[in-house]
Amino acid sequence: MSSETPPRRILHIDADAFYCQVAYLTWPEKLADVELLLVGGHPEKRGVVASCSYAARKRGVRSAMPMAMALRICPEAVAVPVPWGSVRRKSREVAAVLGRFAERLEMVSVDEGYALLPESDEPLEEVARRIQRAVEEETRITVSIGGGTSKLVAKLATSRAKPAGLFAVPPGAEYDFVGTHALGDLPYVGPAFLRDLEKRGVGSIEAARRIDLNTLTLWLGPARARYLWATVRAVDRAEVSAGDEPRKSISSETTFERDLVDPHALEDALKNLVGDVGQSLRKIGYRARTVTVKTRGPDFQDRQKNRTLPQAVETDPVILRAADELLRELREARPGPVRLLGVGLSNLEGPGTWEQLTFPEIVPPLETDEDRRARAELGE
DNA sequence: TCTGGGGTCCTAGGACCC
DNA sequence: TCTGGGGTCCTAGGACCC
Repeated sequence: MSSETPPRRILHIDADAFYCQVAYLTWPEKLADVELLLVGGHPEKRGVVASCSYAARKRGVRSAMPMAMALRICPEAVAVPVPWGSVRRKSREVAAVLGRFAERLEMVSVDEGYALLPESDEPLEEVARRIQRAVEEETRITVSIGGGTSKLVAKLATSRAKPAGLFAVPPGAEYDFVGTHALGDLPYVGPAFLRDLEKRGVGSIEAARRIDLNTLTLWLGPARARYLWATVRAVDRAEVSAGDEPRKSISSETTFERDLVDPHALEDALKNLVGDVGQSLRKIGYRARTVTVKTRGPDFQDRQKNRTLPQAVETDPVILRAADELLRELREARPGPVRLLGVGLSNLEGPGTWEQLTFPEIVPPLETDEDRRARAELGE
């Protein structure tokens, strides 16, 4: 067998406390001597921590923790909002550097991505080190890098590398490397998944390896079973994608400073949300067939209703008509205070796919070309 | 302490069709 | 007369990721 393909060379690159680093770069004077830094929402507006400095982590602050709680733990900490503009700019700068080294680059969020490297004799650690230096010199952002023959192994390696470190798993060592982790360290194995496994006596990767695929399928359903069976064995054939996947949904939601009951206030909020999603939809040149409205009560119970329209639409008034109806139905089923309101669009159709799906001579159109040309946004 | 916002994917039941 | 099975679409809810 001379044609055996060489092992893939994949890096997982993850910026350390990215929003924090960007905040320091954005407000250098203000934050010069600040060690305890919290970046996120306003504590009095029910905000949460998006990122915090390592000093704050040592004190017990975690991301997604309510900002009010973080400030109680660290009263002397400085809290700043997420500098979204700088975050996006820095993210593009980092990606541009990574792109020079990668055969393919898949950014999975603003601060994290996978790079498929071209074939080479250079050890993976050395490429990773060169990338790390280049990123820091050119963008002032420090990243941690994990390397291996799959995305799974590269990602797990990154957590061994943090902060600002490198960790590469050599080909052939994947099975043992994965075996050194806890089940909950595996991607997509969250609290609910862990509970399901633990109640069946599976509390470790070692234990999970002893359960055959059929049993796992009965326990967990086909998707999670296949995923777990493969992952505990370090089997991951997922490709580093070029990142040109089409969008599947667009949504906007808002948590109110104080819970709302007033129907007019809710109606205003709904209009704003429809304006947001409508604008995003048109910006990418898509149309949507399904409209979803979601509410969250003070008890944190989410309710949603959605409706699929006969045609894909793009104008605010048409979206709003559906959203209004859905909100009314949600309120009838469950009156009372609303903590969060959200609007989502799905069943998206890209340019060129909608003409053949509509039959204006049979089904009356929900929007006319005049509506679309007028852009028919709210408030006009 | 009191819990954000933007996504993707999966499951399950029911309707409907063949 | 009583009973199939498969496929697709829609809807609601939930898990998980960053």
